[in-house]
Amino acid sequence: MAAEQNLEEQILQSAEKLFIENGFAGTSTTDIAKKVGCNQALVHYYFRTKENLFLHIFTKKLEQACSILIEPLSNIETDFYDKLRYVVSVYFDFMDSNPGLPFFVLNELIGNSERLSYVYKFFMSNSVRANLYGTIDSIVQKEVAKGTIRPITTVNLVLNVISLTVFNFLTLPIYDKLSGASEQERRLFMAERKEEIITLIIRGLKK
Amino acid sequence: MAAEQNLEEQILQSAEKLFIENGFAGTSTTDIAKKVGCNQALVHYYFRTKENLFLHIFTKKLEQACSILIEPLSNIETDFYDKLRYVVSVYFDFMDSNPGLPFFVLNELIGNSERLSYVYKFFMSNSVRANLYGTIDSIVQKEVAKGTIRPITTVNLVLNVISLTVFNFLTLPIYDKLSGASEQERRLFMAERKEEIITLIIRGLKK
DNA sequence: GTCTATAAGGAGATAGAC
DNA sequence: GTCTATCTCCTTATAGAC
Repeated sequence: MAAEQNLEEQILQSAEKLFIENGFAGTSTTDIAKKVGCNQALVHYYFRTKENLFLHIFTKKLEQACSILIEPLSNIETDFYDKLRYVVSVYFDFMDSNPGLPFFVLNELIGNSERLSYVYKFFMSNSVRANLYGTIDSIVQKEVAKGTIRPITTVNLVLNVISLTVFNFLTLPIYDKLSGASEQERRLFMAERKEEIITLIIRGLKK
Repeated sequence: MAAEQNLEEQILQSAEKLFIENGFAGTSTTDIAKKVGCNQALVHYYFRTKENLFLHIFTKKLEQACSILIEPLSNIETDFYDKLRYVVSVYFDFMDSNPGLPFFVLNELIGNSERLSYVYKFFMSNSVRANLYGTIDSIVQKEVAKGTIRPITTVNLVLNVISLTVFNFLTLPIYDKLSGASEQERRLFMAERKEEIITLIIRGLKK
């Protein structure tokens, strides 16, 4: 970390950590200033309002997440089960390196309809993202038609994948506190979960 | 609803709704008083602190949830797949009638280690609850030994069930806002999810 | 750009009149 | 038991000196 660094950038970095850890409501501009080592007025000098600062970070995180989640959907020509295995693996690994992110996003969406419609607009503002469901749907239903997988609605398949992967990371802080597992035990546990989830999803599709 | 009612009881009822809807941090004692129709000092008169009031309600909800979730585990003598189908169905229906409860509990546990250890102690204070995992484990592993289901750790099976059922209700507010579905469409959607989840779990166990 | 000081409002909790 | 008034603390945001 450079000793001398753009203060605006330092504020963004500290705020990002605190928002993800404690949420919007649980983070004060004073907390952010303290973490940076400056005074609270400076946070407002650079971003005027706490909401502005938050949306800056929130949007950046949404963009990062979307691009990583959309990328593995290409390579359409590979075997469907291989592709599925790969996609779930990438999603799992992404959350593994950003464990606080799923809860952060979910928490800011639930019970805040303005933020929810902000995310909806964000999603629809880009054609790749806006067509995402259609893309997945055509891939899945082609396989159903070919008979490679059992008849299933795309909504159900997508929700199965999201539920099984995301839920692990939503509850990871609970696992950490209650299990008392070491770093290595935890890695083993997560690897085991990942394999089990992939197994379950594939077993749920085979005819 | 009786016109004249114990004020303490009214405070409990109003606080319960607000806490489940907006969380601990998102609910002020002034909000509670306003909903009851009394002044804010009375909330503190009956429960002294907001934390006291919250724990009162939180514990009651935990007890309700536990008894409902433990009950269907008896009737050990029925076929395992029938039993599993029944258990998942009961869990799903319970959350369907208490849709805000899963997020409420999760939200208060994440990033609040005091509350997490409170729940842990609560869980361990009752022998049925404390032995719950052992009970499930012996049922599951007996079936594995008999060969009725494929080899699977009990942890994985339990987490699969919880992930698939709970996640639906965590994200239900998002579904409601974004889908614009009618009451009836929503009921249909949830019924479809329930069937799919049961199908997936059973497919994931058959040899 | 960076600081101190402060305004304006909301929170939880309590004192004391009735 | 119920009320009003108030204390203390913390929040976001801004004004104004340097």
